[in-house]
Amino acid sequence: MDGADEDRADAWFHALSDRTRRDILRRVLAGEHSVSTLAASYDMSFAAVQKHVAVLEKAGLLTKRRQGREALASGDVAAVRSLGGMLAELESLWRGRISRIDELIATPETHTQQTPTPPHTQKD
Amino acid sequence: MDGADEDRADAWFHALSDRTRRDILRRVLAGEHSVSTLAASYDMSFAAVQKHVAVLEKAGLLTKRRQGREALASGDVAAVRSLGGMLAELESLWRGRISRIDELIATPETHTQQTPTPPHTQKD
DNA sequence: ATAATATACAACCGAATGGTTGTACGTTGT
DNA sequence: ACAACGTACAACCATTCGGTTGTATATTAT
Repeated sequence: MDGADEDRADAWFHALSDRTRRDILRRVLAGEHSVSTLAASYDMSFAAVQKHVAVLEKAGLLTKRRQGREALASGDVAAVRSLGGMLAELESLWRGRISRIDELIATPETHTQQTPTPPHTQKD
Repeated sequence: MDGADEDRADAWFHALSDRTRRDILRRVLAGEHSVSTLAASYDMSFAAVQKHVAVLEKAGLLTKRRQGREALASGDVAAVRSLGGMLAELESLWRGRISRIDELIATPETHTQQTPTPPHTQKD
């Protein structure tokens, strides 16, 4: 179950690691666009843009709908929100560290040497 | 100025697109860890982990501090926050679309054909 | 002094990435 | 009917990625 989450995160972050794909996502979040309309905006082949759209689609950041000969792409804001949630989790880890440091400051006699974090708290 | 932002975003998202790097970032956000302590947690060579740390460092998600023979790595929560801000921007684009659709629903006589978005608003 | 530890970095390798061109096929317009 | 359009996909290519091993160097412990 959590391995699948990591798979999703892999796909999300990878999809967003390319500036063309981020730009495409911005456009399709703002409104539906056909793949060729999108392709007209970039200095690369239609096939290249098509592949970028496919990466975003596979990552679940975008959905495609067929209308006649056109493929209309639309951004999925729910996925963007989930991604934001992951970042929030990272921030909460950091807050945990801060409160731990506060503890140490609050009880200065407990430790002789300044060891802000226990040297290594390996899980296993 | 905005090209540099895109460079930063490229580095951020790329750095986070690997699950080992995300895990490393979680640990160093929660507290300082030496590179070898981190390396002990993963089923790969020290050099591999070292490279992952280097990617995170280059992306500005992590800083290293030298203490004796150890390199202590620490997560940078400000970068994580900036990343969260980018996601929020994407969400705001989506909200813009919704309000545009609301407009269309509110004034159904204004448009003869259903053209939810202007066909292509190329930037240049 | 010597051995063990922690890091740094280069060289290499297979797989994936981001681009290209070419071909095929359904849809739309004349 | 036929040409043009929009899409899909395969094959190819250079570069990057994620891993390896090996070597070098500085620090710490015996």
